[in-house]
Amino acid sequence: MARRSSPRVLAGCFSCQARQRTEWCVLNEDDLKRINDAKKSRQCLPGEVLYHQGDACRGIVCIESGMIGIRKIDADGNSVLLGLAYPGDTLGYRALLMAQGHEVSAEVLKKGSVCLIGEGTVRSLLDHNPSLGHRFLWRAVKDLGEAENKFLESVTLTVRARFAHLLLILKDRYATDVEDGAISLELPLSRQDLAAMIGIRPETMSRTIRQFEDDGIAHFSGRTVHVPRIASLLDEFEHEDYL
Amino acid sequence: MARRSSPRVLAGCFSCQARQRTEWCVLNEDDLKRINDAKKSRQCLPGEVLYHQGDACRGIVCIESGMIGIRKIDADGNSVLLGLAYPGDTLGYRALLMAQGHEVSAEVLKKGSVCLIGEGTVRSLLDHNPSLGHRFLWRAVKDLGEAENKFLESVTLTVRARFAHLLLILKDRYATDVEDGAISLELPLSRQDLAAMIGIRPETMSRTIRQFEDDGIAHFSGRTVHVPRIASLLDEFEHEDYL
DNA sequence: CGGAGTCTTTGACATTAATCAAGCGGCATG
DNA sequence: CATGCCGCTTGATTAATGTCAAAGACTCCG
Repeated sequence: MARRSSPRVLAGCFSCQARQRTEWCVLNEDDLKRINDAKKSRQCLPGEVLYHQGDACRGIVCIESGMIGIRKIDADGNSVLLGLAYPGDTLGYRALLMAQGHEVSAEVLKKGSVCLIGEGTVRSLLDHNPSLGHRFLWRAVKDLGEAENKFLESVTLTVRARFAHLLLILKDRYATDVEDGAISLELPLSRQDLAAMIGIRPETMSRTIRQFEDDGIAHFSGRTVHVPRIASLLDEFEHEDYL
Repeated sequence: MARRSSPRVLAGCFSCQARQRTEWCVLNEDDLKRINDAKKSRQCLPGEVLYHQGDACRGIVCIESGMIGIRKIDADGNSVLLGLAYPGDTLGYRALLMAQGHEVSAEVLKKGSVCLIGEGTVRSLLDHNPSLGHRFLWRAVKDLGEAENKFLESVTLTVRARFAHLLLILKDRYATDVEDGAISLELPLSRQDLAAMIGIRPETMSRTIRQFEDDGIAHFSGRTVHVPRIASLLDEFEHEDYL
């Protein structure tokens, strides 16, 4: 794609804004060049699937911009959104390390661009670059903690509490307007996807939103949410019931 | 502890049966000696807690023999058993890597002995021994996959199906008598702990066991379980409902 | 052997969330 | 403009699981 004619200096990875936040920030210039030469960048649109659960792993994916949803589907077709991935996140490293097929699907939720880096390149970088391995280890350990928390919550908390927690998490990234104890959120997700994130049915999501409206905890208008008192979300999340 | 008077050859880690299955199997003789010198071995009895959720991490734990339960408790006191750990497993590496307190507790379920290895020793080994890091990375990735599966199951499957799956998993380790399609299991867990493993209440566990009895799927007598047809467990697990 | 304490079972009941079914509204397409 | 699809909401109903309470069984210990 006629990249050479680009007026930018040092194309690709060298100028990638997202790289600072990736596992790749530990690479030296030589290694960075190797990745830059090996990577294939491309645009992706909402709905597109980067890889399906069960696919063989042919490399990893770096998100340069946009948003990706990590989805897992069981034998009966039930699907949950395990997480969201943002610029700087690296996907598919698990399948690569385990040398087996992907256990999850990666689906584009917001248009952007991603880079594909082939299996061989990653493996060889990992082999002679211990600190890269450490970064991935750190990342895996963090993801593991979050996954265990989700399991714990799913079996102990009510839907209300889980939804309140989800909003609190999304707040950190999507709060548009913060003042005093009130916030506004511009959610990047449909109701269906919100439901899939806490493992409930769309109908139940709809009713829970209604409850929050009725109780004055939050006001929903399309994908915009206004929360007059953040503390009320915390109450729902923590004080499941206070004796 | 008068170790020098022991008649055994090359004490400790060198002769540890469990080591072959641990992350430490990649160590060379020098590094092994470092661990061996630094470690502290000790006996532990059921009920004892090796570390509590929230404790600072002072090192990692290697299981030489016995069985350890990994437990997580939320603010309301609900507790789930996230997993079981066996000889050869290394615990606490997550808190060490994240440089933060333990997110789970480790509780002795069957008497045995464990070795404690101080934080500094582990860190220094990790720093100059890339393949050790790779082993831990591999391990974290495997645990992550299992944790995500548990979340998915907890929100999509019924208690019956989850319990059937649990029995299928325990089978691999505790099947005592296998013939044709029938098995006997000698479970290492109380009903309470079985319940905690799939995130349900003891009462529900009791009722589910009763259902399995009534349906002829399994017969329970104390901690012994007899399953006349393994296939029936698979049916419960997979064909939640077949249209 | 007795007794305390814990684990387990059972029953009655309350509550939660899934299911089934219908209707509404937007949005893209012919 | 009409049509149809898809996502969202709502209601009625059902099924699953938690809660509370009580009684039985087992174990450990004096």
